Amino acid sequence: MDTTVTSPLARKLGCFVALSDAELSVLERLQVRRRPFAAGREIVHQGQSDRAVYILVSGWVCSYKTLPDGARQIVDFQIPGDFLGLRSTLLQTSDHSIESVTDIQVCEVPSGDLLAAFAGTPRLATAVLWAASRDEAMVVEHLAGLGRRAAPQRVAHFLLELGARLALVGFGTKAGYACPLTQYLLADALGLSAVHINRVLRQLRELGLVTFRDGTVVFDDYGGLVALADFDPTYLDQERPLLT
Amino acid sequence: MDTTVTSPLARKLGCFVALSDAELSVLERLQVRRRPFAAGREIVHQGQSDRAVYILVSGWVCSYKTLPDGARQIVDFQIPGDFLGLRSTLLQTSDHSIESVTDIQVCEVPSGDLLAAFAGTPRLATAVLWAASRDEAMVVEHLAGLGRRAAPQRVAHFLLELGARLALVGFGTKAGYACPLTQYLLADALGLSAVHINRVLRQLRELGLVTFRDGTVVFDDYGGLVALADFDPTYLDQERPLLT
DNA sequence: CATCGACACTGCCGCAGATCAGCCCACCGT
DNA sequence: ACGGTGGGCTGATCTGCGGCAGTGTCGATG
Repeated sequence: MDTTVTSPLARKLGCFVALSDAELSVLERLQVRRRPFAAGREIVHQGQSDRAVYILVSGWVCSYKTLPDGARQIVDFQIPGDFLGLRSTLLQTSDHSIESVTDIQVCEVPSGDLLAAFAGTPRLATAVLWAASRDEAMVVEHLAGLGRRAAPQRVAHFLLELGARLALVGFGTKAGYACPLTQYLLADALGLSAVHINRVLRQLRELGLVTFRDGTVVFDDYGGLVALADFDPTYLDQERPLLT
Repeated sequence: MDTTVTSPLARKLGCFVALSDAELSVLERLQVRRRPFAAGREIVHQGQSDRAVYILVSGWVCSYKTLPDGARQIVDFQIPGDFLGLRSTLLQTSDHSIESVTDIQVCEVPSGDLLAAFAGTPRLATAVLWAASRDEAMVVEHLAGLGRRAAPQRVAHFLLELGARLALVGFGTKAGYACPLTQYLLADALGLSAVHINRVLRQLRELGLVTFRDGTVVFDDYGGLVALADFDPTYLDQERPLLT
């Protein structure tokens, strides 16, 4: 593998499919047209139809659904190297909204360019489809958490999952990571109230497991947290690449 | 459209993409190798790797996740015309289990045959990918329900969604449908206890909205139920076909 | 400097929903 | 006729979590 891997996307896909220099350069060329958004901006609105895909280069984003009664459920957060709106391109309208959490940089990729890249470099297509399947697996895992995990397990599992995802793109370790999320965002994602999130975080901190504070997550006792959350990261990572 | 549409899958896809007789016959030829399973059989086990896709022809199936602590979260139910394990074929291992709810008939389609059919009839590929995106949208909607809807809304929404899906394949109307699910299965899907499901069902029945009894769902007041659940079916159906 | 808004944090109370325990009925197999 | 089983139904009790209301802190802005 190339030692000068630049984009988080290339780093992530490289864990699933060993990419040649030629494939890597196709991937990098997709990401030339950069575009910034300020924090808190709505990138895609629920119900809007959309013919382009975005690749998140830097910053954090959340995709969420607004229920008719006004309540908000965050479906997932996206971090550098993730696609935005990949699925919505097939449906005529997006079933969810996407909003920047921090200031971000995205690359807008017209669906046509993406399909052309797939046609020319099929291994890249496999890698991207793998990433899409992984995203769906995360949503399913999230669903199981909302339905069947108690609040502390749910929070712990969420923080661990984010940590594992960030580690894969080089933004975190088993020691911890920088996390720009507010407790309100956590609440909207985990189906709890912000107040209760606060209580649970304190509890986890007092147990000496994790410290979520000042935009930083510190794993005080990684093993203990994994045990509490029953965290099994096999759905996020591959022990061996899919294609070598 | 052909008047002698046979399989539920063809009927469903026909709502999204107008299929020619030639495309329909390709679709029907995929479904020749039928295979029965008895009720309560595990078709795919969580963690198992799998190189074939199934198309459900008759009967009901559920896909679920078992958490390490033994709790079960049903991700979705599949009804005739739905794919089983379409996503898992890309991941090396399935992240969920699949089990028959009733006696069923499935068609086992080797991934190779499916891909060949896609290559020969690209409109079919589009239709199937559309169906996959719709499945994912249902999971997202389900996620929002678990996170943000109270028990009565959740149950009502679930029954309405099932009704709309069944109507699309000809197994139900706005009046009601046959539903082989037990209250235990509902509980595992909706993140509630079976006891509480029972109470909520009674409540909805006493309000004159739905009657869930003896394997049958009767919509006593469809409009009222829609209002209670804030049900918006646009994510399930298209007002106009994607390709004509 | 005062003010204001965003975010974190806390105690108290009420409620939705879990858990426990038990009953009824229909359908089995012997 | 019998017990066993699986599903539906119910009441009593307990509890996790949300709602509310209020405090504290920091950073931005006049």
